[in-house]
Amino acid sequence: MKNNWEKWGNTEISTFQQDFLSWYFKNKRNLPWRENTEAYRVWISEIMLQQTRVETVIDYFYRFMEKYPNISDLANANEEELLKIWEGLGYYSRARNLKIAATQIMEEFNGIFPSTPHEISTLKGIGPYTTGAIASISFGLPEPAIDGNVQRVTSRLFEIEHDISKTSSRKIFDLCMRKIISHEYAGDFNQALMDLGSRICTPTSPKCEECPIQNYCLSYQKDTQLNFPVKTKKLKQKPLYYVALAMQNEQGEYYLKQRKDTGLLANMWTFPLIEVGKSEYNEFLKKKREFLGSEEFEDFIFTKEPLGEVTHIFSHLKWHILLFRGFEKENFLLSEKKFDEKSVWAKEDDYAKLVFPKPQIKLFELLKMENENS
DNA sequence: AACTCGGGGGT
DNA sequence: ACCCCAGAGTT
Repeated sequence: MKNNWEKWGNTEISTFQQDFLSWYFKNKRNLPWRENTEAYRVWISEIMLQQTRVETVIDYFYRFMEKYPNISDLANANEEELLKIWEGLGYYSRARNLKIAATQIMEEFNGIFPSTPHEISTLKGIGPYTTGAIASISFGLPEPAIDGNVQRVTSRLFEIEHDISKTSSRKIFDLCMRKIISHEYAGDFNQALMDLGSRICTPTSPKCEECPIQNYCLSYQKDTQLNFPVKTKKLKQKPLYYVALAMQNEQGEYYLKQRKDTGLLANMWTFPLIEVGKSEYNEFLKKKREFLGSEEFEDFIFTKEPLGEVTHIFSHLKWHILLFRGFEKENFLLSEKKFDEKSVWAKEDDYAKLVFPKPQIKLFELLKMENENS
């Protein structure tokens, strides 16, 4: 993949920074945590802003600063009172980590907020993003602060095709940012990116006609804004839970059923699959509940505990299958009985004539392993 | 790398 | 009614 930012020379970087920063200084929002750049205030605001919108944070920030004006007050905070202040913001571990980190600062840094990226990042609850934000805004260091906004803005600016949902792409954005960030106004530069990302370079309908850096933006030139950032559709597969029955007759044949002729895995053959609820499934899995058999196959006795578990991912589904083995209760030639036209007793020689989907193959393998172990 | 944590806004 | 997050810790 091509790295378009590497094509920028010093003059280009310089004019870009000028255009961008002058836009920011002219248009930046008056936010309570921007009154000064004291690390304590920047820290609290950045933690509050994680996964939370500016408008929501403002009131919380005022209340927090009133109750805990400095690091020492926070370190000595009563946890219940702290959580009360945080109430409604969500992600409550953020609040607990704030108190822990404040204690860290009191004990390990003599109550002075540490000023190097490495030291900052040792504080509980402060990850790469927040480290960069504090280092640049409070201490003027040219450190990137890469969040979803920055990834969106820079991926459009340079048509960066790296998948932002992959952890490994982070270093690409880090390199890019280190190249273009202003060393003189690092904190303002990072905040300019945040403002741009939230007010202009928005996810679904960016306001490119108002954008101060449209002249530099490859996506604007090529009208590819909505192709960026590249993100693998983490379409969540809906989980489905099944019990599979491996029923064997006197001849050693297994009972197989053919799926209906439409839909998923049409006409393919599997063990009988009984859909169960998630909680029921987990009870079987953790052996907190014994399997008591199946109404449809009441002439069989099943193992009370599963032989094992098989999972299979489709584009939109994830199957969880627990396999139980079944034997005939009485030898009265049930094996001759055909339950319906879409079922069959089959031995390995017959398998060649039947089409099995992948989950069924996995079930056969599980069964085979079990046979070898006993 | 996947999962969890919580609430709000956008569509 | 979903979808998408101004992330970080845990496993």
